[in-house]
Amino acid sequence: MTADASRSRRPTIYDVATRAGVSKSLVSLVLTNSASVRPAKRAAVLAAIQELGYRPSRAATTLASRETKSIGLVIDDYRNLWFVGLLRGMQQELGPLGYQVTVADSAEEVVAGEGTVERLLSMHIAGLVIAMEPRESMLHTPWTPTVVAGWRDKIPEASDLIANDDEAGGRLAANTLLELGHTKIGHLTGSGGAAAHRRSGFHTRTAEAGIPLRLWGMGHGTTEEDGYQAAVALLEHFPDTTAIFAANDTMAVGALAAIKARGLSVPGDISVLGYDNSPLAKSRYLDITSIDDKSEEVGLLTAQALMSRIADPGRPPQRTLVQPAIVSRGTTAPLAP
Amino acid sequence: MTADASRSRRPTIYDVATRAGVSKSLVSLVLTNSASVRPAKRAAVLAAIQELGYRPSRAATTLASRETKSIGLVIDDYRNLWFVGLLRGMQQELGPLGYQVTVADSAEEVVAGEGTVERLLSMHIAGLVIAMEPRESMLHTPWTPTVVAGWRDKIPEASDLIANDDEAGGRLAANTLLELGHTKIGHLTGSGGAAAHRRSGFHTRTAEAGIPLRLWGMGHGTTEEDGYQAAVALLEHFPDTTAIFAANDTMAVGALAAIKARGLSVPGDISVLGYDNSPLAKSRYLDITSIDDKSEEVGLLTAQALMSRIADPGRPPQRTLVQPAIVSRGTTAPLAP
DNA sequence: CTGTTAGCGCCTTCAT
DNA sequence: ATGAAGGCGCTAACAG
Repeated sequence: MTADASRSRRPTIYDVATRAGVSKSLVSLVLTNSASVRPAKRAAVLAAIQELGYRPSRAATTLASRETKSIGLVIDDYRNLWFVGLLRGMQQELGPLGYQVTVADSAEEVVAGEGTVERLLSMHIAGLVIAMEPRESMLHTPWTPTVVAGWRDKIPEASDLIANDDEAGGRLAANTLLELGHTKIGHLTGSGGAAAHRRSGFHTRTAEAGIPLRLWGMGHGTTEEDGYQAAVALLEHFPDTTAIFAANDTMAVGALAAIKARGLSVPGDISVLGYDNSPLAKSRYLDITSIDDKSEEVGLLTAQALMSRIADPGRPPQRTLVQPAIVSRGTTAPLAP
Repeated sequence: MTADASRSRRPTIYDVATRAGVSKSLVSLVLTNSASVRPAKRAAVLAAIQELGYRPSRAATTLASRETKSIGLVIDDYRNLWFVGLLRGMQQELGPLGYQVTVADSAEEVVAGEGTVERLLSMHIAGLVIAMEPRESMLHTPWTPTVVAGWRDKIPEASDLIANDDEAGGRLAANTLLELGHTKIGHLTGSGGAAAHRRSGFHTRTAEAGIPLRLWGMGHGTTEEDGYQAAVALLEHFPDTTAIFAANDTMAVGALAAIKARGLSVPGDISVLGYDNSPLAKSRYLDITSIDDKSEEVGLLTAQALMSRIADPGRPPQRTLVQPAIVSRGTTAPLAP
């Protein structure tokens, strides 16, 4: 590298132009991949860029062009791998259009939550995707097209909602267990809009079948530990439970731990059903039967909705639901006779 | 919200000044929390900001102040949760100093890898942390202080390296299994600098003990599936193996699957030892004995090294190693007599 | 293809 | 406490 470290300032477009013996405008044209640049000149500019270790300033570009090709994605916790599928789906759609996605988790901040979205908005992002239960401060984004991914309790005024149909997923879960012959079924739930819909759908279907619901975890979190605690309580009160539906895969793993702790086997004694079809459920070792929330498809549709909203900010809010599916694996089995 | 959506432009500091009936300078003072602003004026400005839905432009701020309070963190895959501890450690140190961390995974890009760091650098980040095996394009960051986290094969010229001592960790792993009485030990490794050092340390110690190493996975990846495949091959060739050390927790889970597939039990028939002490190992259900790579401490030291390098870019490259520790859990046991 | 001329939104003096 | 002026690095729109 010939990066002239003696000049302590980072090089600008002027430095490149001088070095390459061309005008600043030409450098700009090369940077934007303009076709009308002679190969020789282009090569000279590229060489100068290399030699100087030049990087265009995004700040200046943003300011001058009054737009960015980047969209922000806010999640609540990197450990909740649900967002990975969402992200891939979004990128699949946005990549070809030249957009980049910036991920920010709201737990990241010292002043938890406050600031995450502010920071994104201050970067002139072209659009915002909220993939968490929105905080108060995220509810007003008047100048930035916004789409909410996942079913939430409250969403910003003029934003679209794209989610998997958690209510249908809940019914699907109940149906799956019922068809396997289970009638003593427990459900581990938690706080948040998604869990509520899953619970509601599940309850609807079991009620139809005339089965009383054994519900645990209301108002608590949705971590593995929460799942464990809820499952322990459930099995303590109803030792004859033969099937458990957890609000997500992480909680399902907690349930597995509780079942193991009682010396019972899965699926021999108890069937376990998760939700999300996350990497966790797909694990060869865990091999958890799960409701697929189609996160990648949700990501794709989210990106499309965002593009539409960017094109026409005034368009009325849309609500799109993707149908979930069951993925049978090793943690569920027909009720033993 | 009184956000006047009729003006389609996003409001600027001028709009706020006009609305609040003050000068643009005063608004700037309020934004930077200057003390010399009368409460009444300050309130007026704050109100105007609220009413207009104003957000300062980071682009303009960056350009004008010629510095940002943000540092970039490049990882290779969001699913490798190692980075979460690193991130927390960094934030613990950087948060109080007013810095924000922007995470970017290099798999994210359509043109894999190329561009991730470019994008970060173009944002005028104050510093860069590379937490992956660096791509060619990441090796030259002449204008941005850089620190590498984790032991890697090659690192940029003038950058520091902070990592847990993988070599010592490897020895520790061997020691742990030897002390439990195991002598028929297999090791599942993979590509990359970290795995190489773990392997080397492990080998050193087992060789000392006069034990031949049963090594699998050389040149392959380090995913759960890779761990599974390597373990299957290992057990196929050496059915009498009583202990397995995996290069990371994810591979350890793969080993658990292979062991289960053979109808053997853990730790009854075979002990399994992972590395990283990731959320996976900590799982109540998986409960994997693991070498703690002290990722949070590495993050803390990484942040400190970065701050030093920002203060004095010319300082000679440092190399700091953190001592790993063993965390005993349910997948290891003394060799059955 | 080149040079010139304007800003983009904000920070920073320096006066007032 | 306020106004004016200059500049950050780049794009855009022209007139060469």
